[in-house]
Amino acid sequence: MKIDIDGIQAFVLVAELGGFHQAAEKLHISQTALSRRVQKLERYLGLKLLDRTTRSVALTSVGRDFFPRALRLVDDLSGSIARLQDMSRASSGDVVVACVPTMAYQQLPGVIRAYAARYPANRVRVLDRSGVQIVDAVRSGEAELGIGLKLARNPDLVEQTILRDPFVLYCHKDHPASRRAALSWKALAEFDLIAISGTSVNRALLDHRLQRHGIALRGRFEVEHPSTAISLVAAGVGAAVLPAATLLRGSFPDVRRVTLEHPLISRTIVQFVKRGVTLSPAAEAFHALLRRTIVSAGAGGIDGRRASRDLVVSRKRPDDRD
Amino acid sequence: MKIDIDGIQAFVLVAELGGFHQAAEKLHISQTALSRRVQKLERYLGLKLLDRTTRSVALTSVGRDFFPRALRLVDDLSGSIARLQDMSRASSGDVVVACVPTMAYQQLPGVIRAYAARYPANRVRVLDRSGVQIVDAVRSGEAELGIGLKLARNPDLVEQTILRDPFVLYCHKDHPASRRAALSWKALAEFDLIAISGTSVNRALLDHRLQRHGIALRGRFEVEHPSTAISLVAAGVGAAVLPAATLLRGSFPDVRRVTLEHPLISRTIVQFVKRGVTLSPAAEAFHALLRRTIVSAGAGGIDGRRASRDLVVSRKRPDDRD
DNA sequence: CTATTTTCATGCGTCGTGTGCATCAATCCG
DNA sequence: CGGATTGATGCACACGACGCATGAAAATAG
Repeated sequence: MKIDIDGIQAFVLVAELGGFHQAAEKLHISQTALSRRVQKLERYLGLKLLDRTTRSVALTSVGRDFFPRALRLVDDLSGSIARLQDMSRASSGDVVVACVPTMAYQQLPGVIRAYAARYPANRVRVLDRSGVQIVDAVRSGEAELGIGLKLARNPDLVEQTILRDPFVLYCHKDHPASRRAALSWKALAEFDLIAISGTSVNRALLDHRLQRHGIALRGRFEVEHPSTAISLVAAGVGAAVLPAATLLRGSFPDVRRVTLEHPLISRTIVQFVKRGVTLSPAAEAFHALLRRTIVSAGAGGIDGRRASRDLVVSRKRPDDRD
Repeated sequence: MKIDIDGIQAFVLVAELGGFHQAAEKLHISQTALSRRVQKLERYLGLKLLDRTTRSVALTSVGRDFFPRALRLVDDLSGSIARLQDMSRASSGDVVVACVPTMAYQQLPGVIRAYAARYPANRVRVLDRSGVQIVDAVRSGEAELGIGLKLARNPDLVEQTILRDPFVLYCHKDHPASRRAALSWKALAEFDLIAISGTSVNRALLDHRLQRHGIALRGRFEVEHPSTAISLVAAGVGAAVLPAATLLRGSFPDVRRVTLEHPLISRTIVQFVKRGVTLSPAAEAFHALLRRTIVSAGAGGIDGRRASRDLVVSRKRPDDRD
């Protein structure tokens, strides 16, 4: 019932090299051992595969029949094995990351660029979805890594903070607030604010936090997507309270960022994986890279690289479903 | 450098059955051993293939990747092995037999019929060639078995007599010789004989043997092929000296066979194989069957069965290149 | 909420099997 | 005819795989 792959490999090598000695050398075993391997295989099969005179070796008709198949088997096998070992050694393979759109469009491209530079053979697939869908994707195994807002305690996920993204005020450089280094939330009352509509998770989070401090934001304008809000800000319509990471440095020269304090409110971006699952080497490498990259970039977010800027301006439907 | 097929099989089974216990049972080993096999494979690959909680087993992403390939490998392997074992157990496989035309058309069909009945799955290929080509075919391995005239001592072939085919006189039932049970060669002088042309190996053999007894055959008519000679005999033209096996019993009702003696001269048909080579089980079975069949049929040859008769009358170019 | 059962991992002693060394038998070559 | 090469065999040994007993963790039952 037991398959003798050593015997088959031995047979193949002897047949290929036309002798036990050469084959034994190639396998780094003694001729004795090799001889017995073939004997064992033949005994097991009940067939003679090789006709051996004391001087030379020749395939029997059965052996001739078996040889090509045996060769393919051995090759397939060692090929697959080699590929797997390589996968482990070089952290190669494919990665699927589920990510909220904001991050996917603004922070992630830089990380992916670094990852691609380091692991040129690896492919990365990004699922840009909304928060719950990301969790589902990770839970189901569709994605190995998830990136999104810090969630309610989730026992079957293991999360790790990669970014604390403070809510700030974005305003035009001519806006009165632009001269201030920081503002308190209360002070916002005097400005016309552009608000994100209540369906946004960001907005919900913000309201919830502010509520604990007895503060309620009132928007004069309301839009659905942060990028729309930014556009309005750039046009001088008003100021907008948004996560800092919404705007990549440099993309809107006329827009200024003003810190909002008392209290400092941040949304926390985390990466998470399913508890108990082992990441593929490729995903593991991505995970590590993401952690290091974001941490070193600090809470202000990564600088917008050209790649990410391009992505941002070409966005078809920028939204904040996270 | 060593491939761990047991580990792969273990992995496949655990993944298929979703647990170590079930898999261990199926492999008839303890759960302990199975557990260690998978561990060893993983250590060897440097990868985790299975995420095992103490309660259940799940594939890692790498494992999911590897599983289909592993499955195919194991299946291919055990499939090939099984086929080979079957080949040995059931003497299955293909046979190539090189055979002189006379035998191929007259004696062999019966043997093949018996062989086909006994080994329904096996295919038989007959190379009907002349004497030297048969030897070459066996030498080169193109055919495993050769059937032909006994040859000059051939050190690299092993031969075995399967038929002694005496030269006899074939004559029409109205021919004066037909009433005799036997004739001496000398007595032939008084008859008009149909001779086979000198290029025939049979004729050469015959002349050579007769020469030692100071006898020379003189033909009034000369043809090239035995079957033509038979036709002439049937037409009452004359009598012909031919190997007994040339005519299958019953195919020419009006033709009689008369034994020729003083001396009895036979050609010897042998089957031979290359020295030192191991026959495939299929060929081995054919070899054994051929020996038993012919021996039991005796020197007179096998009765013509319908199959062989049909073959004979439909022959496009009956000759005696043997 | 504890007890039981199930499931996978681990420590340990044992046995099997594959291995190498030395040697033999047969063939090739000078 | 003798040395060299090639594959097979006898023998002793050691590594490794195995099973048993046990442990840890988690699902299930009462």
